[in-house]
Order: sequence, then C-alpha cells, then structure tokens
Amino acid sequence: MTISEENYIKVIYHLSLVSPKGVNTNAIAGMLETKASSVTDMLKKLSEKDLVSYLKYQGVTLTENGLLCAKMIVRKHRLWEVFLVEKLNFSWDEVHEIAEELEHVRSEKLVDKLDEFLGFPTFDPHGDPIPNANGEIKNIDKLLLSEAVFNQDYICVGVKNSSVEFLQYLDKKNIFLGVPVKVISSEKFDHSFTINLNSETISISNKIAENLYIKLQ
Amino acid sequence: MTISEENYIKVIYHLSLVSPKGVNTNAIAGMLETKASSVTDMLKKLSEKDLVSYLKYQGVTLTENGLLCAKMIVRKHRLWEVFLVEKLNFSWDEVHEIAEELEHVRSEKLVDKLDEFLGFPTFDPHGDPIPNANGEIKNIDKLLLSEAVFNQDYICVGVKNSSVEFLQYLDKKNIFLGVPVKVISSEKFDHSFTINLNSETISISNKIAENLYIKLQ
DNA sequence: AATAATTTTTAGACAAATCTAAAAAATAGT
DNA sequence: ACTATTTTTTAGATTTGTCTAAAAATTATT
Repeated sequence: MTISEENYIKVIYHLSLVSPKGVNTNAIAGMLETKASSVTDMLKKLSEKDLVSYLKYQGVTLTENGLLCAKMIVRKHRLWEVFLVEKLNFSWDEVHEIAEELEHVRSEKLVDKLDEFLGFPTFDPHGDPIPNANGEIKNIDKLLLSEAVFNQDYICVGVKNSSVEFLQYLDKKNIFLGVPVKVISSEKFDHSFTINLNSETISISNKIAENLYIKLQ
Repeated sequence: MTISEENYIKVIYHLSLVSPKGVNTNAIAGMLETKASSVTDMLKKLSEKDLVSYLKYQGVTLTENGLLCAKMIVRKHRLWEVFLVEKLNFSWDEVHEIAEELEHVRSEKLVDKLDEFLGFPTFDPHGDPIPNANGEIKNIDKLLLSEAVFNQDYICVGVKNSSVEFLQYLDKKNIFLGVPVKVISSEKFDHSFTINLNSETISISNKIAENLYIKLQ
C-alpha cells in the first residue's frame, strides 16, 4: 500500500463512523484537499485491491480487509501521538501533524514494540481510543458537554475537534483530559454554558461545548 | 525535498566519504538499485536546487547546502536507530531498515526532542557517529581489526559493514561494541586472524577483520 | 413529472520518477 | 594514437497520482 492509498483508507474510515451506509466522493475529496475526480480514480484502484466496496454513484464502504488496514493506520497514528506527548513532552496540539507522517512507517514489529514501551495505552492524548494489535477498540460511554445533565458530576475525556486552535483554547482555559466538570446552566439566547471546572465557574460557548467529550464520574 | 531526493543526497554523502573528488553516476545507481539514466535525471534536479555541484561526465559533489541536508538525514537515521535499540529493544541487525523510513519524517523539533530523550548520544548502535543539531560530527581514532598491531589492547568500536548477515555473525561469536580485543597472530595463507576476545581465543577470517573497527584501549 | 442543481464520473493532460535503447563522451588496452 | 570498452547522457516511453473540463447520473425543486 502506498502512502496515498493509506490516506484514502484512513479518511474513508473516519467518514464511515459518521455515515456508515456509504461515504461520498466529495466528502473524501474535502478531507484530503483533492478533487472529486482524483477520488473516483483512487476508489477504483482500492476496489480492485478489495479494500473498499465501490459502486458508481453509490458511495463507498470499507471491506473487512480495508477496515483492518484502517484500524492499523489509526493504531499507529495514536500510539505515536502518545509517544510524542508522554515521552518527548510535546503538547497535544503539536502531535497530529507529526503522527500523520509516522503512521506510514511500515513495520508491524515497530508498532507492537512501541505499544509495549508505552504500556499498552488505550486512549491517545485527545481521548480517542487506540485499536489493539487485533484491531479491537475499547469504547467508553462518553457524551458531549452540550448534552450534559445540569449539576451532574462528569470528567472531561476527549475532544471531538483536535485542531490546534481548539486545543490551544482549552489550554488557555485550563481544560484538559481528566478534569472534573459540572454544567450549571445554559443560556437560551446563544446556547452558551456556565460550567464549574477546577473549582472555578466559567462560561463557554456552544461551539466549545459541542466539541468536548465528558463521561459520568 | 522529496523522499527520493533525500535518498540521493544521503547516498552521495556516503559515497563522498570514500571518493571526495566526485561521486560516479554508476556508483549512485548501484547503491539505490536504480539505473544510471535515472541518476542523471535526478542529478540535474538536485543541481538546480543547489544541493550538488554537477558537471556532465565529471561526477558529482555535495554543495554546502547539500552537505548539511545529508548530515541532517544521517542524524535522524542514527538517532532513530539508537531509539529502536535502547528504548524498544530491537537488535542491531533489525534497525537499519526501519530507520530508513523514520529518517524521512520531517520535523526538526521531533529530531531535537528525540536527541534529548536519548541523552544526546554521539554514536549509533553500529558505532557510527551521530551529527549534532549543527551537523558537527565527533570522530574517534579508529582502525580496522585487520590493521591492528599484534598484542596491543583494543576495544571494538564499530562495524564497517552493517548488513544483517554480518551483524548476526558477530552476535553468534559474541562480538559486540565495547568488547576488548587483542590480535595474537595472522595466517600468511588466507590472511585470517587469531584474536583474543572475551577471554577466549578464536579465529576470524580476513573479511571479518576488514569490517570491524577497533580503537586503542 | 419535468426541469434545475448538485454530485459523480469520464476523458484527456500533466508532473515526478522511473525505465529502455541509442548516442555521446571518457577511459583503457594494445 | 587508435580502437575497444566502459561510463554517462539523451530521447522517448511508462506509471502513479493528480488536475481540468465536459458528460452522465442522481437528487432537489417547483
């Protein structure tokens, strides 16, 4: 598999989680910053390699093969992110870009030894689950902060959006994974929220609340 | 710089150490397992980018620019090799191939943080020097075992050839870096050597002796 | 249901890196 | 010094992944 093919498979995997019935050509093109015609070409190739099921105009899904490949790429990406944060002291907003390159290094033994070195982590620095060597993923009962029940005790467990801007905003507000959160109230007008966090009461916009995952404490 | 360009620069660097006056097209083609015509094409491109000085039929040398690039690639390669051996417990015969991929990951910050994490090592698992962040290389007074003075006390400090076969041979004979060696005698007929090592006396062929670096104890 | 808008695919072109085969230059042998 | 051999370069083709522009299919709108 080429790096390009791996990137397509990975993007199709991520989009499948949102639209499991079939991923659109344009959606893939958007994520890869390429043209729809290029996507069509690649889908034909991936289809011939039995990595995706592709019917013209019908969208695309991963085959069993393709799904395993995708999970292995995601596994590598997230393990490297853990390495970068835990061992090399990178901050969580710096690691995605570097892991985009590291994920394409081809050695199963490397990934498995890295996994062991890191103590078999199950979540990456953004709270996303890390598939194990068999592709199995441990999911937790998480919800968005915007869906929280008022005055319930939660902990912050992940981010939906892992853009540099969002992560740096969270740093500024002292919001990190593991921190206890309680939603006090919400504002009718702009759907912003007043929350309790680090024994402080702060206000966050709806957009923030819709990109922060929490779970029951 | 593309991965392909980086590979050419790296190979030209290694060949330059042996033929500093100019590297042959065929030599490059041999190392990269490609055709001479492909090399010519690439040399033109690298020349336009001011990474090499290239005159038709005259061989090629690295420019100041190209030399620094080469050193940075070698730096990355060797630091990753240290990581793989020291942190992930790979054996010294497994790391070259993986490092060939890792060396192309593009992040200066990553290399420098990795360097720090490893404690700023100056030699890789095969005894080759690791350029520092400025491209400076610490060399030691090493010589080949085949050039040793009889009954002098030396230590093994490196390998000239780092093929899997040679490294596994050394493992089998319990020869590793840091081990004390003394040459007792050599055989006129086949230029093989009788050496003292790990308080054992063993015989090694000329080919082995010409690929093992030692230094005065 | 017919038309408009959107999405997707096809057809043909292009750049990067490679190849083969032939030509040109350099080197070696007598 | 003149061939013969080797090395290197050129010319033209191929593959991969991309692009643009036009055609085809699907979806939305009235």
